[in-house]
Amino acid sequence: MNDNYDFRALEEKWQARWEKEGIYQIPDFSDRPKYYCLEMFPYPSGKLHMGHLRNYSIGDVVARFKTMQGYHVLHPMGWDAFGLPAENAAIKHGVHPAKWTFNNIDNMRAQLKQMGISYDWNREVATCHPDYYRWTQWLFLQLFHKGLAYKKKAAVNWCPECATVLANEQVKDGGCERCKTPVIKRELSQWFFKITAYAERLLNDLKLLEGWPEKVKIMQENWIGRSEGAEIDFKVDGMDETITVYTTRPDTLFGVTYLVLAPEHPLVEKLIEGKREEAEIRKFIQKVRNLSELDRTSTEAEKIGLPTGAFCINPLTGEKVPVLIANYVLLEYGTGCVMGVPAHDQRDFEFARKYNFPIRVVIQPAGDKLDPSTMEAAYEGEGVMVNSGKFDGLPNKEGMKAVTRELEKLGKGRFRVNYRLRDWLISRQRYWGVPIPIIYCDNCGTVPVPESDLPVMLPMNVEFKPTGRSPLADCPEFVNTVCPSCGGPGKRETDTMDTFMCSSWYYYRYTSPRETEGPWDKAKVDYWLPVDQYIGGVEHAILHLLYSRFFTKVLYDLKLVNTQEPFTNLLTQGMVLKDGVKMSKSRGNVVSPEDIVARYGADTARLFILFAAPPDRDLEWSDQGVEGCFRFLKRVWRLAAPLADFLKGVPLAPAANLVGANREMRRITHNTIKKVTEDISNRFNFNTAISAIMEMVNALYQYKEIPETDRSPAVLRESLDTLLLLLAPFAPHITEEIWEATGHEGSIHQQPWPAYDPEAIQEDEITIVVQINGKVRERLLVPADLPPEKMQERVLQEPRVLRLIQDKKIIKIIPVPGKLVNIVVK
RNA sequence: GCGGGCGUGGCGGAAUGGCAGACGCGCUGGACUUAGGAUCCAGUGGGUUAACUCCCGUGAAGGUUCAAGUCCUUUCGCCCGCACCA
Repeated sequence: MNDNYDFRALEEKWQARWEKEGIYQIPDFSDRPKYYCLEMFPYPSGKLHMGHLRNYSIGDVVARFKTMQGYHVLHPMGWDAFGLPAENAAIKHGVHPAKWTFNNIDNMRAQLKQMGISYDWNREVATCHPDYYRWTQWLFLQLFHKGLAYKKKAAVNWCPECATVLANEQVKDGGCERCKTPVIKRELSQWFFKITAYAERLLNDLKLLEGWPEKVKIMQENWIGRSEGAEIDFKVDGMDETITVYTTRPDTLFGVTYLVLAPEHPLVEKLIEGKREEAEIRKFIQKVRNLSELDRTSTEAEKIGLPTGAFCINPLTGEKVPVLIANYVLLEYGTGCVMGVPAHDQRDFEFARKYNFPIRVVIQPAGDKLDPSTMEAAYEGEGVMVNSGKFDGLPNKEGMKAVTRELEKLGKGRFRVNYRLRDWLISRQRYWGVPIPIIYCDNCGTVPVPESDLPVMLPMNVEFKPTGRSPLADCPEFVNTVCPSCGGPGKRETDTMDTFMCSSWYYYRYTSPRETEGPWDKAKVDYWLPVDQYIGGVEHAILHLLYSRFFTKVLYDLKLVNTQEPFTNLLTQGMVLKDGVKMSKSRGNVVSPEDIVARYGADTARLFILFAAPPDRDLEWSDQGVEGCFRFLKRVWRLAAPLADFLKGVPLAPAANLVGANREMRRITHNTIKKVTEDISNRFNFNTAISAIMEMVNALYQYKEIPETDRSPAVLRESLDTLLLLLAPFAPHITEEIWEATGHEGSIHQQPWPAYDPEAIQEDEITIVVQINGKVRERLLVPADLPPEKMQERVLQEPRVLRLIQDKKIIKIIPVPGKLVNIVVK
C-alpha cells in the first residue's frame, strides 16, 4: 500500500471484481434466516439525484450489515418505468418513450454501480417490460373477476390547455403541473379499483404495523377518514322522492332549518324542473362546474347558496324545510347532501346568518344558556338535548344513538359508517403505460382478455400528440381485434393503467423475476415476504404505501400470497436540502451525485450523506462536510498504509492479560463494536455510528504513536480489522482494499460482523461526579464496582467537598452507582 | 381550521431524567513547507477572574423532581400533511 488514497482506481477495481465474482447474487433459499431489505425503486428520469443517493446508501448499509450478521439478505433494484415524463419527452424531442426510458435506465444503473450498492442485479425488473406488464395485466384480471375492478362515469381532472386528463398527482395547487393552467373537472368513463371495500381492514391493520413511523400511520388514518353517523331520509314535499343526508350529528336533527344539495347532485334536475328558479340555478350549476378544483374546494371561497323552490319533511318533526343547492357541498362525500343545523355547525351558522335562516338551539351546554339572537358562533361541543321533543334532557352523545334508533324504527334512517377514502381511479388516457386488458364487443359487452392472450402488447408505432385521448385510440391495428367470447369484431380498451398499479406489486416480482408461469413463484414469495425493511421518501406515505397494502390484502384473499401486510418495518427518509430548501432544478441549488463521486469517490459521498443527519430527518448539504468525510477516509488510509505489510505477519490471536495502553486500546475497540452495532440495529442512527468509528480512528492514531516495544501487535491487528469491519457497510471500497492489503482472504463483505467481548469493555476505575444541590462540584476516580454506601463514604472524605458543605446541614445524599453522588444541603 | 414534527454553539448535529454541546465542519494560534485549499499539534458556548474559581446558558414562562434539553402545563416561531369531509 502506498500513502496515496487513490479512490478512483480502487473503487473501479472492486466494482469490477464484485461483479465478476457475483458476491451480491443471492440464492432463492437458504438455511440462514431471511431478511428482505428494499428501497423504493426509482422512476428512470435520467440521472440519480441526492434523494436517490440517500435512499440507497441507507438501504445498502442495512443490507450489508444484515448480511454480515448472518442473514440471507434479498436486496434488489428495478425501475418504475412507465409514466408521463417519457411521453412528454416524446412529444418534445421526438424520441420514442421506450428508447428514452431504456437509455435512462442504462445511465442510472451505471450510476448505481458506481455507488457500490450491493444489489443483486440478476433480479432487476422494469415495469415497462412486457415480461413484467404481462403480469400487471394478469393481476388486473384477477381484480376484475373478483368484482374489484369496474368502470363508471367520473369527474376527472382536465387541463384545457394541454387538452388531456391529468392524474391527481399531476395537479399542483389546482393547476396543470406542466403549463399551470387551472384544472377543471370533466365527466368521463373510467376504470376504478374498489379500494373502499378494504377501507376497514386498511384502517384496522395499521395497528399491526409497529415498525412504521407514527406519522405515516396517522396520515393513512386521516386519508381513510372513517366517521360514524347516520343516514337520514327526508321526503320531498309533494313529490315521490327522498333526499338522504349523511350526518355525524343525528342528535341535532331537531335543529335542522334547511337542506343543502351539491350542485351536481342527480336529484337537482327533478327538483327544479318547471320551477321559476330553474334558469338561475342552471346558470349557477354551470358556473360551479367550470370552476377550477382549487377555487371549488377553497375554504376561503364565499359560501353561495340558491333555493331550489322545493321543500323537505323532517322525518321526526314533520316540519317543512327549504331545499337549497350550495357550492360548498361536495357530491363525492357522504350522500352529496347535508342537513343545515346553524346552531351547531359553524359552516351552517355562517350560511344561515348570510341567508337569514332560523338558528335553533337543540344542544345546551352545561352551565350555559345559548341564545340564537346573540350567538357569535355555532356551539359544536357536548351538552344536553333541548327543543327535541321526547329526547329533551338526554345528553347529546346518547342522543345520537337514540335518535338514530328511533329513525330505524320508522324506517327513515340508519346507522352508517362513512369513509373519506374514494375508489382508486386507475385509467389514464395515455400511451406509456400498461394497456388495460379489456375488449368491448357489441354482442358480449365488456370482455376480459383471456389470460393465455397476455400480454396485450403496447404498440410501438404511434403518434405522440396531446389530443386529449390515448394515442392508442388512433392506432387501428391496436384497437380493432376479435372478441374472445363470440369471435366477432371487438375494440380494445385504449386507456392505460395508473403507474401506481405497477409499483403496487414489484416487491413480489423480485423474488422470482423471470417467472413465466405466473406473476411469481409462490414458494419464493412465501419465503421472502413480507419485506423486513422498506426505505423511501415520505412523499409516498399515502398513495404508494396505501395501494401496496390494498394489493397485498387482495392477493391474500386470492390466496396468492400469505402475508396481510407487505412491509413490516418502514423508514421514511428526510429530504436533502441546500441552503435550507429542497434541492430542485428550478431553484438552481442542485448538487449532482455524479460530480461528488467524480471528485471524492463513492465511499466519501455515501459516508457524508449518512453522517450529516439521522436518516429520517432533513439533511442540509454541505460541501465542506463532504470534504471532512473525505479527510476522514484519507486518515483511515494513512493509518493502515504503513502497517499493512507488518500486519500481514501478525497471527490472529486473542490478546490476553493486557495492561495500560494495550488494554485501553482493546477496550475502545470493543466499546466501538458495541456502540456501532446498537446504533445501526436499534435505531438506524448511522450518524452516531460513524462518529464512534471516527473516535476509534483518533484513538488508533494515538495508540500508533507509543513505542513499538510497548505495543501489542495482536491488539493492533484486532483493532484495525475491527475498524475495517465496522466501516465496511458505510464505505465498502476502501475497507475492501485495506482488508486485502492487510493479508485477508475473501471479501470483507462476506465476513461475520464482529461481536464485542464483555470482559474487554470492563473498566477498573471510573470518574464519578459529585453534585451539591444538583450542581457539579467535583469529579473523583473510584473503582468501577464501588457500591452506593461506599460511594457516599468516599465522597464525604474529599476535602474539597467537605469545605463546600462545612457550614451547611446535609438533608440527604443520593448515590447513583457508576454515575454520581448528589448531596442535598441547606 | 384539523393532524403531525421540530426549536440545543458561527454551522450539521450528540446527550436510557444524572457531567449539555460527543463527532464533524468552520474559526484562532502554532509546526512542517519555496508554497498550499496537503498534513500534524493546541484552542474554540457566553460572561467573570492574575489564577484557583464562580455565575449564566438547550425559543419563552411556569411546574414536577435530590437532579430537566429530556417529563407536565401554557405560550411563541418554523416545517410538513390534510383541508368546506357535514
